[in-house]
Amino acid sequence: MKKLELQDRRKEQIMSAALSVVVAKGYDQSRMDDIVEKSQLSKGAIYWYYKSKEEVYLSLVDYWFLQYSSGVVDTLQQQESASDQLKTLFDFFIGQFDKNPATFKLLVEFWRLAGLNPDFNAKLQQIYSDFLEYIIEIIKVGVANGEFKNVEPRITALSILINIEGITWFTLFDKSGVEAHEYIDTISNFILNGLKKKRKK
Amino acid sequence: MKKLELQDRRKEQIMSAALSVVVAKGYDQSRMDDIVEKSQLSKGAIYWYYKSKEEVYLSLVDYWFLQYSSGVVDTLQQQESASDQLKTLFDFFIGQFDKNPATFKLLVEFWRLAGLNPDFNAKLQQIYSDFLEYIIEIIKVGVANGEFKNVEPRITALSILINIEGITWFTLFDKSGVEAHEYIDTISNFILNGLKKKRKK
DNA sequence: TAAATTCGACCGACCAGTCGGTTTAGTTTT
DNA sequence: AAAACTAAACCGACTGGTCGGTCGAATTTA
Repeated sequence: MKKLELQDRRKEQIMSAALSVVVAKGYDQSRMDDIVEKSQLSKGAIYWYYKSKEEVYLSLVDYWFLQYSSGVVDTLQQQESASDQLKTLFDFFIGQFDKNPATFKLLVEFWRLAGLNPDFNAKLQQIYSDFLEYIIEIIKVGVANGEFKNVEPRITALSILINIEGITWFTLFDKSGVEAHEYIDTISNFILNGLKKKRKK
Repeated sequence: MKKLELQDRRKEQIMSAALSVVVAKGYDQSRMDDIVEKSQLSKGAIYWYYKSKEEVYLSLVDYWFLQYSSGVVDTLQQQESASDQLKTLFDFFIGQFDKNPATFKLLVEFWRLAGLNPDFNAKLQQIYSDFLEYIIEIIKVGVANGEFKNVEPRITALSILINIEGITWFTLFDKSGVEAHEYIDTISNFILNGLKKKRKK
C-alpha cells in the first residue's frame, strides 16, 4: 500500500529527527521546533502523527531499541556453545558502539527518564526484562550441559547486562585512557572465566 | 568564626534542598522556586549565595560527591591486602546504596548533564579521574606484591569503577528480581578471582 | 466527462502559560 | 553600618500545543 509507505516514511523522518535532537540536547531542552527543522516537516505534521512531545519520545524508545539491538538474536544463534554466545553478545554491542556511539548516549537519557516518568519506566523495564530473560536462557543452557559452573542464572545474566550497559561510560568519560573494547575484553574474560568449569589437567 | 558557620549552614540548606528537588524532578524540571520552598529561604537568599541555577547544581556535584564517597579512603586504609581493599570498596558503595539510594539516582542525572554540558563534564571527569587513579594504585600494589596477576591496572580499575556505578541500575529497574548486593557479590567475585593468582595445591 | 465534494495530510501564525532572573523596599543580624 | 537576608511584584524570552485554513488526489454526482 502506498498509503502505509508514506506514513512509515513520515514516522521514520520524525523519529530520526527526534533522535538526533535528543542526543544533542536531552529531552527537556529538545524543542518540538527542533524536530520540525530537522525533519523538514511542519509542526502540524508532527502533531498529526504524534499527539504530544511525550508520545514522540516514547515511540523513540522503540525506534532506538530496534536500531540498538535488532540482529542480536540472529547473530547469537550462529554460535555453538553458551560461552561463545556470551562472547558474541559482548562483541555485538561493542560493534554497535563503534558504529554509532550516539545510540549509547541515548541510553543515559532513557535511564533518567525511566527514573522520573512512569511511562518511560514501564517501557524500558519491559525491554530490559525481555533481554534479561534471553541472557538467562543462554546461561541455563550452559549450566545444563556442563559448560558452566552451577551459578545463579538471573544474577549472572544481570551482571552481564549491566556490563554491556557500562559501555555507555565511554560516551562520557573520554579521559579514562581506556578504550571501550579493552574494557569489554577484560570484563568479559573475568566473567567467562568465572563461569566456565575448569578443565582438569 | 560564627559568620562562616552561618554561611555554611545556609549553603548546606540550599544544597540539601537542591538535592532533594533534583532527585525528584531532574535538572531541567527542577525550579528555583522548588529550592526556595524546600530550603525555607527566600529567592533572594538563594541568589545571594549562588549566581545562577547552573551554579547551584554545579556546586551540588561537590556536595553530592562528599556525601557519596567521603570516608572511602579511611575505610580502605584499614585493610591489609589489595584484594581486601577492593572487596571493601565494593562493600562500601553497596552500603552507601542501602543507606541512601537517592545518591545513586543523582548519578544518572549527573552523567547525562556531563554528556550535555561542558562545565558538568569537566567537573565529573575530574572526580572520576581521581577516583580511578586511586583504584589503579591499589591494583598496582597488588600486582607488585604478587597478590594479583600481571593485569593492566588502568583497564582493570575502570572495570571495577564501572561495576560500582552499575549499582545505579537498581534505582531504576526494580523488577529485575535481583538485589544490588547479590549483584555486587557476584561481580566482585568474578573480578577478584580473575585478579588473584591461584594458590598452588 | 466535467464539476463538485470529500478527505487525509499538512502548514504555520498565534496564544496562554511558564520560569529564570531582577528589582525594590524594607528588616534583621553581626 | 555592613551584611544577610525577606517578600513579592515584575520582566521578557521562550515553548507546547492549537486551530483555521490549504492542497492535491480520489470519489461521487450531474
